Amino acid sequence: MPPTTGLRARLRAELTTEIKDEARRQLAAEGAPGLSLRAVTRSLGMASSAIYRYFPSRDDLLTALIVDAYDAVGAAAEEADAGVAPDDFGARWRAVGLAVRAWSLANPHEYALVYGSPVPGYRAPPDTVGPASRVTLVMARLIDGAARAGVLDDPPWTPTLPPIGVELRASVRTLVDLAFPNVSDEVAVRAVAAWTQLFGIISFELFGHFHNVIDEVSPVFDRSLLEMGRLVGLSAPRSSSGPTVDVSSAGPGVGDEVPPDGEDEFWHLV
Amino acid sequence: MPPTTGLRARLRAELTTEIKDEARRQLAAEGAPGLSLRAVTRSLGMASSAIYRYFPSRDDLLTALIVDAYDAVGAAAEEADAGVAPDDFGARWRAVGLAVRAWSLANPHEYALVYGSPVPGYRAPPDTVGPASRVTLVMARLIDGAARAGVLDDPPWTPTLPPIGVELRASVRTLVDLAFPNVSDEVAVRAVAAWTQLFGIISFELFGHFHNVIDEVSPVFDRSLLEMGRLVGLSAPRSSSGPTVDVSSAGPGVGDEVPPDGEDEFWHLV
DNA sequence: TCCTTATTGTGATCACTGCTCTCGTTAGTG
DNA sequence: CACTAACGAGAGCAGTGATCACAATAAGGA
Repeated sequence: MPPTTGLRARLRAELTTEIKDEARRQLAAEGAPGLSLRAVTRSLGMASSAIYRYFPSRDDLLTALIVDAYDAVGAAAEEADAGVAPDDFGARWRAVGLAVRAWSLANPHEYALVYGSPVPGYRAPPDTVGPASRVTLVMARLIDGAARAGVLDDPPWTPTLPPIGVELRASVRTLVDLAFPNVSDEVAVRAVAAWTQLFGIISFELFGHFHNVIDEVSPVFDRSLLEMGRLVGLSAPRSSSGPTVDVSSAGPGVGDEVPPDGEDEFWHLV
Repeated sequence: MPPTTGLRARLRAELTTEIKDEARRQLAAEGAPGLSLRAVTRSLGMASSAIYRYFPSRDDLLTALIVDAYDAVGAAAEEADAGVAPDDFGARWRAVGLAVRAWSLANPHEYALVYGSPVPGYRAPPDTVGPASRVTLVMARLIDGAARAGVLDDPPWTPTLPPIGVELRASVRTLVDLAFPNVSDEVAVRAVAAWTQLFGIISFELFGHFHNVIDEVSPVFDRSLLEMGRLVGLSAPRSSSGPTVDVSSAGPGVGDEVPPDGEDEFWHLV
């Protein structure tokens, strides 16, 4: 009995992945603007026009690479999240953040492809939104899970801020309904801030905006991850493991000078 | 004595700005990848080779546009900062943030040029670092100024976080020395977080990552501006000039030809 | 088994790009 | 006035994305 995938379909699938692999190689070497269809076909030993049998245009090839990149970073985030104790929400948040940054540093051009400037006139097909939201959903699920578990601290300093207005409530309505059913509007907007901060600092690092400002980003990233987690109400990780740890090993007493004003209160504002 | 600016130099300066203006027009219409030297010369009625008398390569023209963009957003930030009472640091922070977002929404392609994915292999000339740091310096000066004035609140929840380690202190050393002489390391790293959050949320909005997540970003942006200001110790603005930014000019940009698909966005990624 | 059909690879070709070169022309300077 | 450096124009090169007609071939129905 012949398999449902004939010989032609198998060859087509193989060549498709081969094209994508070669394209990804060129992407990593030259970046998105340097991705040339003709160079891909040249490397694969085929005619320059043959590639259009598999990808109708350059944008379609880029779309495939975008979907793969979203899937890759999403898988990295999910895997990191699954590798930590499920009830240690602070550690999960940190692990996801570190994983996203690690993937981004390892695949800078693919990161730029999905989180950098979009190609003008390029219309994202609907099949990109699924992979695109994987890493977002990981973070949202973990924050909302902490809230449902009742271990999400009340948002600090909230009483010192003006109450949330109707416009803001309307803006985050779909977000709250979709991903944050157990979370207040206040925490939801803070989650957006933490989410965008994460990618903001990664983009700045990758795109060179830290030159002459910060040389070693790892400690700063780890710390702001902690701060952002604290912002949304996540407590510090119980178990911290990772490439740039050292936060729990503050025993030597070197780094633990008293804060400038010697505050010993817990929250002196709330 | 002949004037230092002869007739030839004057014509050269005029044509240079004319080229840049036309290039900026094409940039706003088609984006950076669609910027064509030949199209620019065509619009100006000159030979295609003549433009190389003024800009040795396409990258040099882009560099000029980058410098101008940095200067424009820097000037917008400085102007907004100067338009608020100097001792109302919360209002200054908010004004600067709103101004940066307003400029970005009004000039999306120029924003993408400077804060989006950099051109691979493109090395920023040293004359870009000056304009590039204008908006950063505005924010740093205002935070440090609040600290020097003694009105910067102590960082909230600091005692609940592990103390700052030696690595983190070393990472922000140059930053603290350079821009935050009156601020603790704790606040300095929070300033970095707030800074990157600001551009992270703007990038997400402009690059389409809020689709199906947040429809009206203005209230969320304003709120997270408040949260980030609070994070670094700035108190809420005493005078708030307006609840939301004016986004009337935020639509399809300036040179808004209708895209072939009848879409309402100028670029479509995710 | 045969024959039709759809799919695939190929080379030619088009319009376009950034960029270089040469060749007259002209403004600025001694 | 003469000379040099800057300038504009045109031809040309190598490369690009994309389209086309044409030949070869696998797939599937009669």
